Amino acid sequence: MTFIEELRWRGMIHDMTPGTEELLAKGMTVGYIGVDPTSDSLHIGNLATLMMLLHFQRAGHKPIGLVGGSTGMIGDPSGKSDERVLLDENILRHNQGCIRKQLEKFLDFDCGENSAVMVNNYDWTKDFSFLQFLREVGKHITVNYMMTKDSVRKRMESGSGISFTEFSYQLLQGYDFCWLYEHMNCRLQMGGSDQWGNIVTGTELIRRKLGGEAYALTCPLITKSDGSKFGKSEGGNVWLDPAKTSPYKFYQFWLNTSDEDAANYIKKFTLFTREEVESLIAKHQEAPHLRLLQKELAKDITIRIHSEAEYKAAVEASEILFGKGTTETLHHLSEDTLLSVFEGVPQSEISSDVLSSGMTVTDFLSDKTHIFPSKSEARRMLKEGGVLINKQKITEDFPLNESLLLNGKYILVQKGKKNYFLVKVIQ
RNA sequence: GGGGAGAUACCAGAGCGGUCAAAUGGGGCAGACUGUAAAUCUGUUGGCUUAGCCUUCGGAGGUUCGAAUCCUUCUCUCCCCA
Repeated sequence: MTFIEELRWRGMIHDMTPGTEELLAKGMTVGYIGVDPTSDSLHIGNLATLMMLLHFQRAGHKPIGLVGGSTGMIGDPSGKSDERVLLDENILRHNQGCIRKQLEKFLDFDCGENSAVMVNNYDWTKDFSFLQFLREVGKHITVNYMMTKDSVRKRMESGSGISFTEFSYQLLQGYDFCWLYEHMNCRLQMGGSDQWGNIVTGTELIRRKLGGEAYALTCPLITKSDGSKFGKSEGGNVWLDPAKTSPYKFYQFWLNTSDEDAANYIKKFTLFTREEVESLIAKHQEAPHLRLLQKELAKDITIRIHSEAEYKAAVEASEILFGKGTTETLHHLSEDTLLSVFEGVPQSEISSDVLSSGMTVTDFLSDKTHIFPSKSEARRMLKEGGVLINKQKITEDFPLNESLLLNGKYILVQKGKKNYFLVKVIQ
């Protein structure tokens, strides 16, 4: 199966320039995607393009991961209704380092001819003077052409306007493609469908400036069946960095996808073959309550991004939290297990004399541990039966004392079914 | 520059002298149901020492026994004309 065929059945092609398929059929092709170093971690919104690059390499082509060190300093107007905040160089440098490590999880940087390569566009733009830029890049593209881009047009119409800086963004990205074409024989740029305009500026520039032929390939934006934005959970973005989104939460995110989305995501975010995916979907439909699709999806992605061990820990934690976990089982957990299960769960500390002084449950939940922002809210939730201590539903007059302590120093508080808090009692 | 409309809780939006901590919808949170889902139903959504009290309706003053509501003024937003 060729690269394009692979992407096609997975529903990962939104648009491509004519001739792309023929180009790839001729032999090993060099292609790239760009990522924005606006944060020190990638998030699952980047996943689709990363998978595209992974398939690209698996099909025998040579992938380049470009970190947008300089483009990140400008800001891409695509999909943004307002002008962006500029980042300074130190932060960008730091972010690039972190992102590189994450890219290494997807691509093989040491497999001979088609080893993946990382580049940073800052390296070839930092010494590029403004005059040079105007002469070598700006001269080849008309403003008329630039203004027809969706990202630009939307901002022109919105009234908030667009700065010259962001307007120029497409030239900068276009020049990257041009540079890679010239220096690394790169013929193809891939990205999300929102990048189409920017990518095509690149192919245009290559044609006018170098008389060369370059290609574009985009994948559709990942959507959710209920219309809400993909990639956000209650806590905001779902990051690939375990320090920002714990492997447990990461696993849970995928486990909680709807049936419809899971069938879609499993094609896009895992490497299961077509037959495997179809059989999984068929099995899932026979017994939807077992949520086989979600489990396989969560397993595959969690292992790829984190590790087998972290996946197992996430499953174990999930079983304790959602399965048959009772007050009994909690008391039997060792401290290590307890801490690893509740890794990433908000923690707070209180001293042991406060605990033995007979404070009320409301005080405990609000003032002492800040689990609730106000006493009224704590009271309300208690009345509704939404507060659990060590997996046991409690009321406002529940007596707090040392017999509750797990491993002699922890109390597990639950706000509703899914929000856990670990209170550590210190001597 | 001239004329008009408006600013109310997380958002939208009613209320136009006491019965207003403020209708209704959305969103949020929780409960029931369930598959850790969706849909649905229920409760809740300023704070506190909670049968009560305190602080809120753009800001500052004023009228009144009593103001989200009336008056003055300031700030901001929107619309129309030039």
